[in-house]
Amino acid sequence: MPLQFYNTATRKIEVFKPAESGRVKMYHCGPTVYRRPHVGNYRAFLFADLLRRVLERRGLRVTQVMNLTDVGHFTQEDEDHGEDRMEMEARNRGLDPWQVAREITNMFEGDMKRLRAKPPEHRPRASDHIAEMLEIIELLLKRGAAYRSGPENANIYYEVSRFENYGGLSGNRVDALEAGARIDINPEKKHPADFALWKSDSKHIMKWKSRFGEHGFPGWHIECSAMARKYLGDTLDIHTGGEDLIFPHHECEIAQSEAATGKPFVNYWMHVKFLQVDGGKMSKSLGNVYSVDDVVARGFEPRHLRFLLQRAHYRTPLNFTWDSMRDAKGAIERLDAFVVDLKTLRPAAAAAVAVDEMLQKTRAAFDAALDDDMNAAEATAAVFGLLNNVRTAGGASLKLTKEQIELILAFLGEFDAIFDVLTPEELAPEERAEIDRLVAERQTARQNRDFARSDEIRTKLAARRVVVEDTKEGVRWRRV
RNA sequence: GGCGGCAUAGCCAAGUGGCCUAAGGCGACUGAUUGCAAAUCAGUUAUUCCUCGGUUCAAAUCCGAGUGCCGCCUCCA
Repeated sequence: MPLQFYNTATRKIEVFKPAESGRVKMYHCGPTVYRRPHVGNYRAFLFADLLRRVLERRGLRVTQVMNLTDVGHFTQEDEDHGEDRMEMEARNRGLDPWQVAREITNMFEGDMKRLRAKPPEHRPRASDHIAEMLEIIELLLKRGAAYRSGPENANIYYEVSRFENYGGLSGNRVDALEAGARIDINPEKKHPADFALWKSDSKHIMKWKSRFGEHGFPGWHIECSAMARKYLGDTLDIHTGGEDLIFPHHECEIAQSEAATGKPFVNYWMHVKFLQVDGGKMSKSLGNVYSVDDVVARGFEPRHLRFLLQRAHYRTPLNFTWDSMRDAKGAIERLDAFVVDLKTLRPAAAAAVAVDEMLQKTRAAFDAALDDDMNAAEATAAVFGLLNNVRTAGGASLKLTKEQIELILAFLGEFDAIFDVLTPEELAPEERAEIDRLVAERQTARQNRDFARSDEIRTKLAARRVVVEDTKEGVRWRRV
């Protein structure tokens, strides 16, 4: 089966063909760094990572860009009510917006690392690309797709009526939007659906000089058009983001980029459905906007969260609950146990199980699932199927030859090249030493048949989230 | 008001006309194993896919109505 993706623009599943054979250029809308990203954000960011790894498995060379929005925006035109989020957050905390951006960027990068996302080739900041944005704005003015307005003509708007495909991505019609009557009347605009490319406001903290005035700052959408163009060129293979970005953000990006370059902007649009919490939306008032730290504080490793977020199909709403976190953790623990068993197993002399055949079938199912619009649920099911087959085929205990063990581990390595969940978190050396000491002490007690003492130590270890297992091959322990 | 998505076991979640008397995971229960556990193995855990009506030889899958949840139309992954 060829690699296929659902394309938001056509609302169909299409065979994926990069413009340049063997190479893929993709852009992902990253976070606005005014507050710490939450688990819902990471569903979208981890989707980008999964996509990258699936493309790489297909032998494609990927150039990935994920931006950081560190310039605040408000599209609400009424200055009394509209406020820039970055500046609002900064004022509330008594910081300047640049400090907030730096702090949140660090948190974001730390979270992404803990979640094992491969670093994209480029992670550009909007504030570093003002010149590139102005360049596109100039092009749009020259082509008559944008106009100057407002005091001293310092504000610049994109004229939506000049772009006939506006609405093509989202299915929205400009006249239907008007009927919504939720767009404030702004006398500066020729049409209510026109959107800002550049605004001027002397009160703004994050602002730049340009030929349009001293106190300018960019509109929300222009940064992505500018950064995508700089790092990937005029036409991208894939552009992704959360489902909320389809309109207006991505619609506006298309309008700007295509009007400026005269070329198609994106060949495949992919959008991730929102993560729900407890069957509903997450919100500050419900107290269910969880961060990676919240998840870790509840005794989970980041890889458990990674698995939870990645194994569900990206186009269906996923329900995050603490039960579902426990579920993901349990699943990973079973995989962990399988890997440990394989690595410590004494190999059998002769093959008792048809491992080759199992692996062949599993690999075929795994690839077919991934190729089919990244059906991660089916792909992981195939891996668990292999685990069950291998474990049950040999009866009560595993009977595998050395070669078979290596083949299975190699396949699990392939699985892990995509999902990256099999390596447990490393323990601090002191902690590891302390655990080893307790485990050894317990062993001595057991050898003396002092089970009271042995169980007492086991309880102590459990308090450190350590489970000991007495096996035929000896004692082993693991963190849970 | 306009546009779009989803609804499958206690929970999470695939499947979108016949191979479904419905994957996979978690959890629970029974047994084997164990000093006891853990892990593992054996077995049990949806005659049914939100509700009602329809199309079809055949529907979880298609159509219609309803209910619930989610997203967009304003910043949001």
